[in-house]
Amino acid sequence: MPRATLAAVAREAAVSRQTVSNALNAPERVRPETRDRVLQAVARLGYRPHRAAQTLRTRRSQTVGARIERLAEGVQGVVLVRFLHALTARAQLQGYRVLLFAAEDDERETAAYAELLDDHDLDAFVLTGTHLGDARTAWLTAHDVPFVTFGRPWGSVAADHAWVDVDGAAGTRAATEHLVSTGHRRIAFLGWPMGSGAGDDRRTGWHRACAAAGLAVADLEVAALDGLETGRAAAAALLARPEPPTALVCVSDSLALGAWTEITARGLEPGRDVAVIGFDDSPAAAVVGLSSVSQPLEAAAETSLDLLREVLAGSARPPAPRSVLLTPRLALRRSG
Amino acid sequence: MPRATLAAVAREAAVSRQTVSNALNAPERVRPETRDRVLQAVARLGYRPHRAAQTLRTRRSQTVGARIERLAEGVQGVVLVRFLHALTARAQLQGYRVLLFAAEDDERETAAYAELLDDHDLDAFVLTGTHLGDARTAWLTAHDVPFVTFGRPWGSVAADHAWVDVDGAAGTRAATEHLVSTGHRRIAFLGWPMGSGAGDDRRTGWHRACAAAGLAVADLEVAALDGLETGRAAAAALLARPEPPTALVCVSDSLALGAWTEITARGLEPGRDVAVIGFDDSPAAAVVGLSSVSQPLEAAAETSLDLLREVLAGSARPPAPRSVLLTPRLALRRSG
DNA sequence: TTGAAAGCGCTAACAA
DNA sequence: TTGTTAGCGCTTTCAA
Repeated sequence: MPRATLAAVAREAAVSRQTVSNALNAPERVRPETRDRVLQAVARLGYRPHRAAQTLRTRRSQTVGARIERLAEGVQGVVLVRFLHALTARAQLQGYRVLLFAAEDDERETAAYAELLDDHDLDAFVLTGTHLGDARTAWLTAHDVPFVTFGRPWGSVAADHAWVDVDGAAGTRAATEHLVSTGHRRIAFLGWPMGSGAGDDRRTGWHRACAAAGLAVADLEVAALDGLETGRAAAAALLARPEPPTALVCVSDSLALGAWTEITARGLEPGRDVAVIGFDDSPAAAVVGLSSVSQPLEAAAETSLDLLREVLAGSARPPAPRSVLLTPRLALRRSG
Repeated sequence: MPRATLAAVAREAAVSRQTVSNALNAPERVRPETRDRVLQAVARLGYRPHRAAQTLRTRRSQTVGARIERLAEGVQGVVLVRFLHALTARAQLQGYRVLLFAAEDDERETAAYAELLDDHDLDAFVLTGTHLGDARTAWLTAHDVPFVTFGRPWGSVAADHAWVDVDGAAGTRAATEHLVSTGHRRIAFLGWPMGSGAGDDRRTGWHRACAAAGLAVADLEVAALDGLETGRAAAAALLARPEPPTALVCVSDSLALGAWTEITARGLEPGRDVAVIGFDDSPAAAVVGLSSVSQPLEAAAETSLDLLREVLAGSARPPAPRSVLLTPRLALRRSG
C-alpha cells in the first residue's frame, strides 16, 4: 500500500488540504466536528506527514543531533551509551529522532554543526562532555542554535544555556559519609589533576564530607590521569605510606579499578582491608563488586528533552534557560 | 550569511538551475568548461544541497537507520557502541548519516522500519544482533528494503542478504589452540544454551580445536545464560569436579568474568592456576587482565558500508548479495 | 549540451 | 472557520 498523502486525507474527509493541516497542527482553528472527521480519515488511511516535505516548508526537522564519541580504552564510555539510548527512546515518544555524528575534536564538532544545520535543518543539539573553555557552547550560542548540555558549563563565565548535570560533589560526599559511618577515619581521594570541572567538583564533595566529620585531608589527596595503570600507581603510593588510608574515594571507576588491582596484588581484600568507592557504576564495577556512584542517566535524558522543549518553545522570547542538577545514587557492593 | 541555494549558484555561474544540478549529479552531461564554471560558483558560495528538498524530490535521504540497544547489565554492549561509532564516522565520510532509533523487540523494530521509511525515506538499515528466526530480515526482504546485517543469518534457511560477521569459531579455535600450545589438556567450554547462532558457532571452534589436538571434550562443556552470576555458578560446578579442567574458554566476557570471580574466590589465580579466555574484549577484560577474543569492529563497520553501497547500487538488477566473514584477534593477557 | 516547466508534500499568508 | 494561492529547494521530464 502506498503511503497516504495529506491530499488523500483531504479528499477522504471532504475538506481542503489546509484544513487537514490545521486539524493536525492547529486544532483550535478547526471546528470540533470537522476535526473529528479529519482525524478519522487520518486513522483510516494511516496517514503520517512526510518529514522531508514538512522540513522543507517549516525549516524544522523534528530531529536533534548528538555526537557519538570514540570509546576510550578505559572503562568510561558506557555512560554515554546509556544516555544516548535513553535519549533516543524518549525522544521518539515525542516525535523526535536522534541523528548521530562523529567528530574528533571541538573544532570539527562545530564544523559538523554548521553542516547539519544547513543540510538537515536539525532543530537542536544535545552535547555531552562539557569542559572548561568549551568552544562548542560558545559557537552554538553565537549562532542562536537551540541546545542543551549534559554537563554543566565549567569555568568562571556563567554560560547562559540550558543544562542538566549530575551533582558529582553530592555523589562523593555520600560516598565519603558512608565510609565515615562505617568507621573510617583516614579517607583518601584519588582524583584527576586540578582543572577538570567534573573532577574538581567530585573532589569538593569528599573534601566537605571530611571537614564536616572533622577528618584530616592533608596528604590524603592524590591526582592521576584517568586510567587503570595510573590509578594503580597512585594507590600504591598511598598504601606505601607509614600511615596509609583505610578507604579510597575515587573520581572514576577506571582509577578505582586500578586501585583495586593494587590492593588485591598486595594480598589485601577490597572492602575488608581497604575500602574503595568508584564513580560511574560501569559494568566492570558490578563485575568485581566495586561500590560506585551511579549517575541517573534515564533522568538526565528525560530532563534534557524537557529543557530542549522549553528552549525550542521560547526561542522567540527566551525565558531564562533552566538548569537541573540531579543527585546520583550510591551503588554499594563488597568494596565499601 | 544565509545558505546558498542552487538558484544562487545558477545565477553566479550564469547558467540555468538544471545545469547546476546536472553538473553535480550527472557531470558527463555537461561540457567540461561549463562544469568548471559551476563548480567554481559552488565553491565560492559554499553551496551544499538541502537534504530535505533533495529527499522530497528523489525519495532518498542519504541516511541509514540503526537501532541502539538498551545496555544490558552485563559487560556486553560495548561492542555495539564501538561499532556504531565506527559506522557513523565512516558513513559521514561518504555523505551518509546515521539515524538512531530504539525498539524493545523485533516486532517493534519492524514497526519502526515502516515508520522511518515512510516518514524519513531512510535509504537502508544496518542491523546488529541477528538471531535464529530473525523476523526483521524477513520483513526487510519482503518489503524490498536495502539492508546489511552485522551478524550472519543464523538458521537453516539461507537468507539471501548481505552480511558481515566475525568468525566466532575461528576466535575460540585460536583461543583453544593457544591453550593447547601452553600445555593444557583439559580445556572446558563455558557457553550459552544450544540454539543461539553465535553461541553455537563459538562452541564449534573450541570443539574442533580439541578434536584436532586429540583432547577429550566429553563432560567439559557447560552452558549458562549470559551473566556474571550464572558464569560463576557454572565455573564452580566445573571446578568442583574430581578432575577439574585447567583452562576455560568462554563464549562471552560476562561468563568469563563470572568464572574469574569464582576462581579468585577459591584462592586460585587466573592464568597461573586456571586459564580463562573470554570473548568480546570488553573494557572490563582489560581491567582485570582477562584474555579475550577481540572483534574487528572498525573493519566490520567499513565492510557494512561497502556492502550497503553494493546493495543500493544493484537494487534494480540485484547481483548476489555478498557476505564477509572477518577474523577476530586474540588479545592475550595474564589470564591465559 | 542547455533551458523551461512541472511537481515532490507540506504549510504560511491571505481571502472568502 | 474554511479554502485558495503560492512556494520551500531540488530534480525529472521534455523541448530547444
